[in-house]
Amino acid sequence: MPRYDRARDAEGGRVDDLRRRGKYLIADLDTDRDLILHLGMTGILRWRGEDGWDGSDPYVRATIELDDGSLLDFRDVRRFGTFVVTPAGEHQRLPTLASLGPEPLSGAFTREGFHRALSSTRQQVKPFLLSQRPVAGVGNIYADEALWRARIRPTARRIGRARSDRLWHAIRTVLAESIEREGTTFRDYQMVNGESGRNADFLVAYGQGGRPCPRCGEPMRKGVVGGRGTTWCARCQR
DNA sequence: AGCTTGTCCTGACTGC
DNA sequence: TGCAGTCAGGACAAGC
Repeated sequence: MPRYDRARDAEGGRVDDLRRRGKYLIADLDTDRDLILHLGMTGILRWRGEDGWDGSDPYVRATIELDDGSLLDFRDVRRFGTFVVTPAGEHQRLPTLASLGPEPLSGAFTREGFHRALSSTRQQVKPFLLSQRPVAGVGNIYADEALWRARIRPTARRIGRARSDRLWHAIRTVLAESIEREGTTFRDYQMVNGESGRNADFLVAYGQGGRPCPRCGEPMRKGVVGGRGTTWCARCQR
């Protein structure tokens, strides 16, 4: 489905309910439609408040009016985000949403279920994480961080129970810590008020190629796994 | 059917 | 200095 498919169908709709699943925001509109929003890489939601942002920017793709009359802009420089409207209840037409794994910080994400998911594929573990099927919300940054923490090589294809449990725990820790720091601003991400998240200063794997591994001192290796830039420690990630 | 590869998009960066 | 070439990646479609 095209990333801005039928976006204008959202016009005039009022949001009855708003929820998040993984990296997606899903709004139920009172016009019997669902609005699906995904920030992609360079997308941000920016509120026109008192911080100087006035929405005059060539990359604003959509603007949402809030109950108090203030405006919220969806800014997406590279158009890697998603802003689609589907008939009510049919947002599962987006393939990744249809097969989205459990929320990582909820009780639905269990060690047992995660190990079952990892055992059900022959894919390399990192691309499998990025598919969003074993767990929702893990992107390139958090995949590298969690695999480093769990001491698992991103190219591993068979993950035993002990290693699976380590990865389960690492994913939850890495995400919870980043949320606590209001996200990772590596380059583009901003909060609605334009501020940066503070988690980038704590990254030990992503973007740290060539720097010594904080655990064993070996220079972190940079390569490509599953078509994505990947950084890992070749000595202590097995 | 499952896995891998290519595509989209554009600002920032690199090298000659 | 200017300009071409390269890189970054979330989701998805195409191809094996």
